[in-house]
Amino acid sequence: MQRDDARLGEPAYLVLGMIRLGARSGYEIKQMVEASIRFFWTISQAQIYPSLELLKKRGLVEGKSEPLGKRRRQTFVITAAGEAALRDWLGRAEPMPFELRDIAMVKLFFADALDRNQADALLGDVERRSQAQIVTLGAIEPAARGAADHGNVYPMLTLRMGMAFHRAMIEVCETFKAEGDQEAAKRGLLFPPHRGEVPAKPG
Amino acid sequence: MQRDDARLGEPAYLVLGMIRLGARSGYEIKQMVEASIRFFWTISQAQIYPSLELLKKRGLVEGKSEPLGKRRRQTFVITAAGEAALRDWLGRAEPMPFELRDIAMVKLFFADALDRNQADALLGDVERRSQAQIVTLGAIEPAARGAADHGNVYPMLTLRMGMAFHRAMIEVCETFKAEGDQEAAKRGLLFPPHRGEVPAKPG
DNA sequence: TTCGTCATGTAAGAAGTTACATGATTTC
DNA sequence: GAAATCATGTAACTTCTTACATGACGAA
Repeated sequence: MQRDDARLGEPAYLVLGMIRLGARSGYEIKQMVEASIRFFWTISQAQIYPSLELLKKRGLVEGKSEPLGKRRRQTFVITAAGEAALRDWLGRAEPMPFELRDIAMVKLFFADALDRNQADALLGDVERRSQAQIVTLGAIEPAARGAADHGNVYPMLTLRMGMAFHRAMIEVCETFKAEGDQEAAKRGLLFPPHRGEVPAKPG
Repeated sequence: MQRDDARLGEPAYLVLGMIRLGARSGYEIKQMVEASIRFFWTISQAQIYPSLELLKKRGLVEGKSEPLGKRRRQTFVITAAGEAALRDWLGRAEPMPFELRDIAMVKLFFADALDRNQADALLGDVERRSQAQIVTLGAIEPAARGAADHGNVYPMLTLRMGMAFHRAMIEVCETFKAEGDQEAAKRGLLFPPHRGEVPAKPG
């Protein structure tokens, strides 16, 4: 008997999970990922369609042709076996190493090579980026709330995590800037090197 | 004249930055990455050695053979051109999209597919993982402090960011658990489903 | 009629990891 | 004398992205 149950990869589970949450076509899956978990994981079209084929072959989803007009479309629903496979994956005790991949943090790490102004600018970029992310995440909150009303409360949790940790990053940026100004003041520069709107308020 | 200055990739800049911070051999670079920025970026040996060759060819680092006993070793120092190239990269206005890649968050996102106990366990895993990361990061704090004493204060900043956002994640986990218990209580379960040490304290 | 969106698919290439290969030195 | 660490290098593989190709539909 040929073993056809070599472990699925992460993209396939992501696709499976999205179908469970109601995404029907490959196109909808992509959209749903962009509107939700994109913050923690991405997937490209070139991964989605082969994943769907694989899931169908394994009987974890059922697909049927459901064109809109003459526009071809294949829609999918999760099967009982699919639900089981998803639960198995979710419950599997496997290492989940936390690994971020953020080039901005790498640049910040090396920022001592820059002069004061450029380093400040970089820090500002990072801070604004987090502010922008919070706005983006705020925009998807209604969708998460909607999911919660239908019994899926965990999307709301991951959304909050995203927001919380950008808030945390902003706070660290602010603290760091304030400390820098203090240092400068201590070194005898009564007015810290010009940086936009930060006045030298007395303690 | 042949253009040999096609943009360097991120691994090469990472290597360059680490040499600037005092890493001498390929081996030391790997170690230094693991002991510092690993939290935000990783690099494998198979990337380091070719990067070093490239940097040498471009005149951004200088290498010389400096064996320890009979154990061969090549040590590197950054050149003026290397410093300039690093600063150019750091200061370059280029998009730095924030993209995390954390399978644990994906699992949590889909956790509504699990039963209560399993979902709780997953949430617990995520929380403990962050606690462990904080410990790991705490261990590298002395090194960051040392770097700060030598005029490199930004490693300390990125370290703090790592800690801050794991603290934020832990907080969100705790809040979510507390809310879950409240919900359960509201639904008439005076004692929330058994979860270790969480007593049903009156408000 | 042109642009944006819905919809699917793949080929080529870039990027990254794992595993192996080699060999010296230090520590237990 | 075995195991861990120092040190360098690469081949094979996996994974992922980018870019292209195709075509229908709706709105401006």
